[in-house]
Amino acid sequence: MSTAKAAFCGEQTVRCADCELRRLPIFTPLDDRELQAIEAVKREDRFLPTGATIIEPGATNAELYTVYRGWAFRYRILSDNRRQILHFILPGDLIGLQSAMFDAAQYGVEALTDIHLCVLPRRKIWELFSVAPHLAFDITWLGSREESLVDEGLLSVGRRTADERIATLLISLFKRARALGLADGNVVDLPITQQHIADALGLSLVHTNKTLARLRRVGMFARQGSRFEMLNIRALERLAEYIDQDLAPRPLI
Amino acid sequence: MSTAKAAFCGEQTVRCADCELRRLPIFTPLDDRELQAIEAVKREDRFLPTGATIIEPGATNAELYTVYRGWAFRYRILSDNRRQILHFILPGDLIGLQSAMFDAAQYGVEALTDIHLCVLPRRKIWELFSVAPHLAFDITWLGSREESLVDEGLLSVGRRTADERIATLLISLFKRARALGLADGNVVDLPITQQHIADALGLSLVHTNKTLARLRRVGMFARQGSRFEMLNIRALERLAEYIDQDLAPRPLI
DNA sequence: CGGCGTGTTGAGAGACCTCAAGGCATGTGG
DNA sequence: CCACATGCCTTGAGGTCTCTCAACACGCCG
Repeated sequence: MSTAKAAFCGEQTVRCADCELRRLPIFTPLDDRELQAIEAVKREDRFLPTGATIIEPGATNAELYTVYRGWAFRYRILSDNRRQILHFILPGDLIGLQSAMFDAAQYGVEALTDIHLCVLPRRKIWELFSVAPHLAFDITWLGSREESLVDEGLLSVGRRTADERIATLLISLFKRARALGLADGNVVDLPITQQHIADALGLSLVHTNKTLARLRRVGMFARQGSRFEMLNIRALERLAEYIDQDLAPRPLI
Repeated sequence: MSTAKAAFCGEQTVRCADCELRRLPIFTPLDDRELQAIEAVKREDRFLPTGATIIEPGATNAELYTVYRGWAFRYRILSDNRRQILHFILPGDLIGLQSAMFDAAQYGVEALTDIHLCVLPRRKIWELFSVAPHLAFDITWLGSREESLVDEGLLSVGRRTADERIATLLISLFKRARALGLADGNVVDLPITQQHIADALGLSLVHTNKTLARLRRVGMFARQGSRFEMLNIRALERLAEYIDQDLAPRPLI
């Protein structure tokens, strides 16, 4: 697992204080004491290639990670390989909070791109709670935000039409990426296939394809490979009943 | 709101140390110091009648609650009243963690029965994190467990057939209730209508009714009003690919 | 070159939905 | 005590959204 990831972004370890993410306005600033507390807990970095398994379903000793760079997704599967993507994971997001709390992970996490993770060793989480309550609060906050993403997904899959689901997902990913400085105007690189979209929205691959084609024909967006250009954000937001909540500043552990 | 709830279970305030829930084996015991920490934060009790709004969608100052007695559910709605139930809430569950973390609640919570809540005032949550890290950890744990319930719901709605969804929901509610001592052998009282089941599973009322009828005819379960008797738990578990996770001991705040 | 992953499109099938009507129990007011 | 309204459950009929099966195009890569 450490052989295939050779030339990936230099694999440079970054000190928390120098973390580029922290400069983004969506992240709330930490004071020096808090930064020290994090650095004391988080020493190791981990680099994984596209498609790598970050958390294996059923894993019993997964660590807690913060994504420094790259995309991933969390999912559950049934025995006959039906797969449901629970949410997509972007830089600044936590990975593995549930599995850090429980004995075994009920889910899996897989990298969508080459990915750079910061590791918070499982056994140090409790230490963090007792020594740095502010950070503990932030972890809880991030857990709640993740649940909110899953809530939104459940609302989509349970009660929205295929068009509305697609619109909701595109808008949500676009705005999350843009807030991280990953968008260029109305253009984002979404490193996902139609199969991922289908698995996230509870649709079949074929129907996802046809729905995407229809929305594209109507001028909602354009696409070349993984490059998505949002052409009619208003219309997408209306379809999705989108509520801006991803813009709220949030903690970064 | 305090007039209609007259003769409801005497409305006796209970001290945490005397809490009946704590005697159940599924809850991890707390030591005296932790009990004191909770009692210091949680003084108020609240009693609400069936159908009451516990958290209004969009509410900005909701408190954090622990359910002492009664059932509820958490949901999201779209502007045209399509409603998705996110999960059901039983005694020992937390209500309002997300809305305690964020400015506004993205969801609503409604009582399914007369309900007895223990209130953790919103403004004391931070105090709890700084003074009682063990309890802070437990809150995070409970948040993760709630997310796990939503995950399971999303998997159901996204990837399971109607029969499998019904089986999953019935098994899950039955086992959760039984672990709380709310079942009598294979019989539980589920205070929900078919509309609730439909809204939780992303199905229409009519199709929910027909699917329930089919499973009943096949001998999976029997029903009289809200009284459900599980007749073939094995078959239900097989349909649901049920994994026992609700039996793990958990904290009670 | 052939294999593979991804995207596209057509045709037919089926799961699920909407509309509609009626039954049964409970509660309320005359 | 009856009339009536209300909430929940049930069933039938027909429509449609979404699925499965199938085939093909395209680029990439060994």
